[in-house]
Order: sequence, then C-alpha cells, then structure tokens
Amino acid sequence: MKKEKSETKAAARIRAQKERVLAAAQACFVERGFHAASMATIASTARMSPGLIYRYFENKNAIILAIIEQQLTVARQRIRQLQSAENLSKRIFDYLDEKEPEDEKSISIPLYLEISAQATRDPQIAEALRRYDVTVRSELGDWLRRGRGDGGCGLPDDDVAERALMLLCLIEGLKLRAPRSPALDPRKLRKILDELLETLVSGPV
Amino acid sequence: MKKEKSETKAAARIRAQKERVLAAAQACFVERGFHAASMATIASTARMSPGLIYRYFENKNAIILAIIEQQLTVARQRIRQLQSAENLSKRIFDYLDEKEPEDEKSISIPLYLEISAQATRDPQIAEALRRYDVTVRSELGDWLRRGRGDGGCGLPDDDVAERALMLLCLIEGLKLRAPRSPALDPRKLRKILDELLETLVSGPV
Amino acid sequence: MKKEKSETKAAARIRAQKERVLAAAQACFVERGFHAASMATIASTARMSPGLIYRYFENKNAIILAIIEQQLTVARQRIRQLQSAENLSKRIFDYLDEKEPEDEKSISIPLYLEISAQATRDPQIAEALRRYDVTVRSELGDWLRRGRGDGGCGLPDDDVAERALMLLCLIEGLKLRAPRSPALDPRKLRKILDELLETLVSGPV
Amino acid sequence: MKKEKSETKAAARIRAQKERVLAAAQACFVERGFHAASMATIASTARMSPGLIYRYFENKNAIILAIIEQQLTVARQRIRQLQSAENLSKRIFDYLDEKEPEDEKSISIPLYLEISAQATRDPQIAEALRRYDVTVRSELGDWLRRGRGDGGCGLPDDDVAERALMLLCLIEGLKLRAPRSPALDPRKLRKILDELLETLVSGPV
DNA sequence: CATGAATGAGGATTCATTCAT
DNA sequence: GATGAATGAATCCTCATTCAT
Repeated sequence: MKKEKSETKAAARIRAQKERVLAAAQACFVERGFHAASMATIASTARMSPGLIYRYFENKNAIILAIIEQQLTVARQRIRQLQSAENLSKRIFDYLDEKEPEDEKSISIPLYLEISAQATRDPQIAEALRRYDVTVRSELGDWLRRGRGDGGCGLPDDDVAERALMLLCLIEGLKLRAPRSPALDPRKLRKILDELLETLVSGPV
Repeated sequence: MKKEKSETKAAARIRAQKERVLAAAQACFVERGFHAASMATIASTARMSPGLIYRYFENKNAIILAIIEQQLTVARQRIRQLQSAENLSKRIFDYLDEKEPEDEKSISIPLYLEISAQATRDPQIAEALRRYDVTVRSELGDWLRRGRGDGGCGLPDDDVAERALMLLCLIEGLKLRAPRSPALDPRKLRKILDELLETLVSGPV
Repeated sequence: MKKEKSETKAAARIRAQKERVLAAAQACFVERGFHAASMATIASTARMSPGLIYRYFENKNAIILAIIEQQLTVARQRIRQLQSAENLSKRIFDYLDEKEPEDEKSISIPLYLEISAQATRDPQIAEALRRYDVTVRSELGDWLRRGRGDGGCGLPDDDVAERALMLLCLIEGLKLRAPRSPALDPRKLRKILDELLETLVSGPV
Repeated sequence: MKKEKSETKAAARIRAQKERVLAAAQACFVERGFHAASMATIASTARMSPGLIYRYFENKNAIILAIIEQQLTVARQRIRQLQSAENLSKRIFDYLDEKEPEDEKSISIPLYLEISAQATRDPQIAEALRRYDVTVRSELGDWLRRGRGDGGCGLPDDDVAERALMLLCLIEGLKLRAPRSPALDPRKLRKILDELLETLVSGPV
C-alpha cells in the first residue's frame, strides 16, 4: 500500500517533469526552430539541468515525438469546439489571426512544417505525424458527419474523409501563406473562402 | 574574338559548376534535410572538394537562395502549360502522382517546407520565398484572368489574386498530405476537388 | 550556508579554470603567435577539451582581451615596486635580463607586439590595449610625481605624462631590441641610459 | 651575345615581377596584417594570378623576407637624409605625423611589429630582421659619428652604437605609442624629446 | 610564361550527450 | 534524483599551394 502510493507519487512527478520539458521545448522550437534550439536552451527554459532531461527523454528526437503526441489533444479540442458551419469561416480567420485561446498551446505552422520535413527522414516521426493527421481528419470528419442539430454539418458518410482533407488543406495552407501575402484583401479572401466552404460543407447537390 | 570566345567558355563553365552544386545540394537537402546535409556531403555528391563550392556560392544559405530562384522558372513553366480549366483537376492529380515532366527539376514538398521553416528565421530566405510566392500567385492569377479563348478562365480582375492563393493552398496542401493519407479514395477526392475548382474558377455568379 | 559555500566553490573553480586557459593560451601565443596557436593546441596545453574553453571565454579574441587585462595587475605591481630614481636603471636592466620575479607572469614582448599588431585591426583589442597603456603611463606618472621622500621623483605635475611615455619607449624599446643586439656593450648601454634617465627624471632645470 | 642579352631581359623581367609582388604584398600586409592578407588578395592587388607568385617566391614567408630586405634600402635613405642634429626632433615629429616622403615605401609600425613577432618563431625572419636592425643602427651610428661639418653629430666612436640604439627606441617607441595617446600634448612631448636628444647627441660632457 | 580552377588540411566554434559528484 | 562540467565529433568555412590547360 505504502509502496503503491509512493509509486503513484513518483509517477505523478515524472509526468509533471516531462510536461515541464515539453512546454519548454515547444516554446524553444517555436521561437528558434528544431535545429536551432539546443538542449541547453531547452533545459534552461525548463529551469533544469541538461542532464536531467535525459532522465525523461531518450534524446532530442523523442521530445519532438512527444510534442506531436501532445498536439493530438489540442487539435481535438479545437475541432470539438466547432459549432455549426455558419461561423466556420469566422473561426478560421480568428485562427489565422491567432485570436483563438488554444493557440498558445498549439504548435506553430513553422514548427509543423519543420516536423513535416523531419518526417520525410525519420520514420518514427513520420509515423507520429501520420497518426496526428489521421486523428485530425477523423475528428474533422466526425464534425462534418454530425447532424446539423448537434452543431455538425449533416453530410452523408460517403466522402466525408476526403472533404475533411480539403478543409485541412485550405485552413493550414492559409495559415502558412497568409502572413507572406500582406497585399491580399482579407474581405475578398473571406468571401471566396465562404464560397469554397459552402461547396465543401453543404454536400453534394 | 578569341577572348570573347574564351570568356563565353568560362561563363559556361561557371554556370555548369553552379548547376552541379545546386543539383547535388537539392538531392542532399531532399534526402537529409537542410541542416543534416553538410557541405562535405554536398561536395562529395557533386564530386568536388568542399572548398570549390565556395568559389560559386558564398555560403550554405546562398545555395538555398539559388534553389528557390531556380524554382521560379520551373513553377512558371508549369503554370504556363495550364490550358483551359477543364483539365485542371487532371493536371493537379498528375502533379500529385508526379507524372509531370518538370517534376524531376522541381523541389519536393518536404524541401519546400523546410525552406519555409528556415524562412521564419533567415530574412534573406524569407524574402526569396516571398518573391517566389508572389510570382507563382501572379502567374496563376494571369491564367485565371486570361480569356477562355486563350486557354484561361476569364475571371474578372477583381479578386483574382485571392482566388489564386486558394488554388495554391489546395494544390500544395494536397501534395503535402496526400502521401500521408493512403486510405482516401482518389476518385472521391477528385470529385470534390472538381467541385471546389468549379467554385473557384467559374467566378462569382 | 551550505549553498553559499558551494557557490563560493563554484566561483573559485571558474576562476581557476579561466586561469588554466589563460596560462595555456599565453604559453601558446608566446611560443607560436596568436594566429598560429589554434584553439585545439591551447586546449590540449590546458589539458581540456576545445569545447570547454568556450564555457569560460566567448571566443579566441576574448582570451587575448583577458590576457591584456591580467597584465594590468602585473605591470601595476612592477611599477609600484619602483623606489627612488637611483636604482631605476638597475631595475630596468634586471627587467631586460628577466631577473624580476614578476616576469614569469608577464607577457613577453613578442606577444605584446603581436597584440599591438592585432589592435590595428580589432577595435576591442585596440581599446583594451589603450586602457593598458593609459594605466601603465598613469602609474609611471604617479611615481614620477610622488615626492622623493616617498620613493618617487618629485617632478612637477606639468609634463609628467609626456615624460612617462618617453620612459616607456626606452624601457620597452630596449626590451624588444636588446636581444637582437648582442654586440652592444651593456655597461655603455647602461651609462647612456643613466644619462637619459637623469634628463628625464630630474625634471626641468 | 644574343643569348646574353635575352637573359638580361629575362632577369629584368623577373626583377620587375618580383617588385610587383612585393609592392602588392606590402600594401596588403600593411592594410590587413600578415595573416589576414591572403595570397589571393596579394595576387589580385598585383594584378596577376596566384599561381604566378609562386614562380617568383617559394612561399608566403619568402615574401616577408624580401620585404624586410627591401626596407634596408628605404631606412638607409631616410637616415642618410638626416642633416645636423638641430632639426632632428622636427624630422622625428614629421615622421610620427607621416609627413615624410619615404613613408609610402616604408613598412608601417604594425607590420614591423607583426614581423618582429613572427621573428621570434621563424629563424629566417629573425635573421633578416637582425640584419635590418644592425644596418639601421650602423647607419644611425655613422651619422652620430660623422663630423658636425658634414651634417653629423661629431660623437666619439666609443659608444655610438649604444646611443644609436637608444635613439631608435625613442623614435620607434613614439611611432608606436603616440597614436594610442591622443591626450598627450605634442609641444611638451617635443620639449622633452629635445632634452633627451640633447643628452643623447651632444655626447658625454 | 601565365592562368585560375581545384584541392584538402586545418581553423574556430557548437552542441547532443555523458557522468562524476 | 539532480547537477552542470566536460567531452569530442561534427559543422561551416578559409586559404596556401598545386597543376592541367
């Protein structure tokens, strides 16, 4: 009994420490990129010694893996908060402008890109990223499928996965490119996005 | 006369050497990533000494810049070969499946991503990438604007730039994610893409 | 208490390590020159890894800076031990023959020269060297000014700085050139030096 | 006959080429220092190819040797132009202010220092520098010895060499340190220099 | 003679990882 | 558990020198 309790305590501590590392690593990766963020920087951001990190993560790559895993939760939450299709484009634009409350926890697009790039080399990361994509798409799909009464879109099961993918392309593509395209008119952008979402979400005629 | 000829020869050699470096660098970057590909690796891939690369490029970053610049030509060619909107989705799918002839010269999406990630840190690369994006969007925009008789889409000038951006998001988003989503049905994907392109390209009613 | 003590220990270690590096660097610089002495050589002379040096000094230049700074103390000590003007020329000759106890800590003239040469290129080193010169001249000046009863020379304030400079030119010039002039007669040299010092130190008539 | 003449021509060409290299090298060394001046820079300053330099000098060190040798002539000239002791301090101050016509051909003090530093390592350079010093001192000595009627100082043979050394220390020491001591008053400096020169040059009482 | 492209060893510096305390 | 000093391999880049043309 006593032992069990102390093990539980120990386990809790381990989880807490891991999270401390992950939070610090994410902050560093976002700010400086995966390669530019050194273990020393991460350690000092997490206010621990470099050596201690290795008690919780085998190496730097393992940290990335854990971060991807963590993002699953964040992304799921975001999607679950989607309500009716009506305010979808507003939500997307808020996301582009980083007005969403979850954004502080979520990885930035540059980091996502760097991870994607890394994935083409490291199979473990590729696998983690694939699982991430699958989950996000399936959550998005669920929302498309869900009845309109339940805050969903009421699309037939048939091609929901494919529509979810398109939706993702639009959202993440805009997130990546919008900051590089300051000359574009947000209102026109939104009007066209509305047309596309209409096409995408109202289903086949 | 003699001098002129020899100068031409020298210039040709320089161009050839630069291309040798660029080809080797592109191969290494694609295979191993920007950071993991060392100058030594690039040099040995190009079958030259490390020092020689610096005769043609000031530093490693300059190689990335040159690669981006080179992509402008490839991307432009690809867009110029766009004909009527009818076969657009076919062209896109050929591009996803890498059946296009230009693909061997074109950078892979992972490399594009890594460059994008690098751009958030290096202002020179950011600028080059911005120019790349602007050019591609403007070429796409030209095509959207051009008369249907000329193999274009005949869209009014008004929001062509914004539509071009959306088009880009869809194409590049699919190029990135499709390989990670083997379970999706290409025919359904194409049907939905057709609907979206129809919305995007047929213009406001 | 415990913490305080351990902090003191840490600080002591840092100082000790820095001194280890400085001693090794000084030896290497003297033996091989600033440029020819590689960080690897310095490291192995100090019996540490190259990387460790960078924990204590930002870069190679910082080592030179620290060496100059260190010389301030040595030079000051040497000047403070100056007593009456009578035995000045003896002290100088002892210095030329390296019979002074501080000499093991003091930089050699070649190193001083190389540092001087480096100063014409690196502004930081120039500044450090200027401070060094100013301090040495001002200490020498203090001695010239101090009353004869206090072991000084009792010169009027008026042109003490200029006299100190001349004194320095003679001392360091001899230190540099004497070893290259073995044919010269030390006794005659000393006699003339005495005359010059007399002129310099007894002040305006 | 013909052959002799062409050999003479060839020899002249070789000398001309060597001088071209030396002039370029000296300019580069003065501006950037011995180590920072690359053979490529020297070559392009001399408007020849790097490879060609090696036809005339075995390596970079040989260039330094030749420069020292060359300085003998310049220094000799300068000393020979010394007239009576009266205007000596004026000449020295002109030299400090670089108003002398020979200065463009003469090596700068930083370069002299760097060479001196190098001399403590490279015996060939040490030997060349020693010869340089001996020559300069002996020329200065000749001047001190020469009769006052001949524009000399009329000192007795006895300790002329030692006096010449002291003179050199003062001149070169000032040349080195004056630029680092802007706060000093040139008039006072000159007054004291005059006193010292008086002591040095008027001989034993 | 002359070129300048090519070499490759060697330079300073960084950083993931380990391990004595 | 926790530290952070220490390691040393690896990185980018430079440059004296050579040699095919």
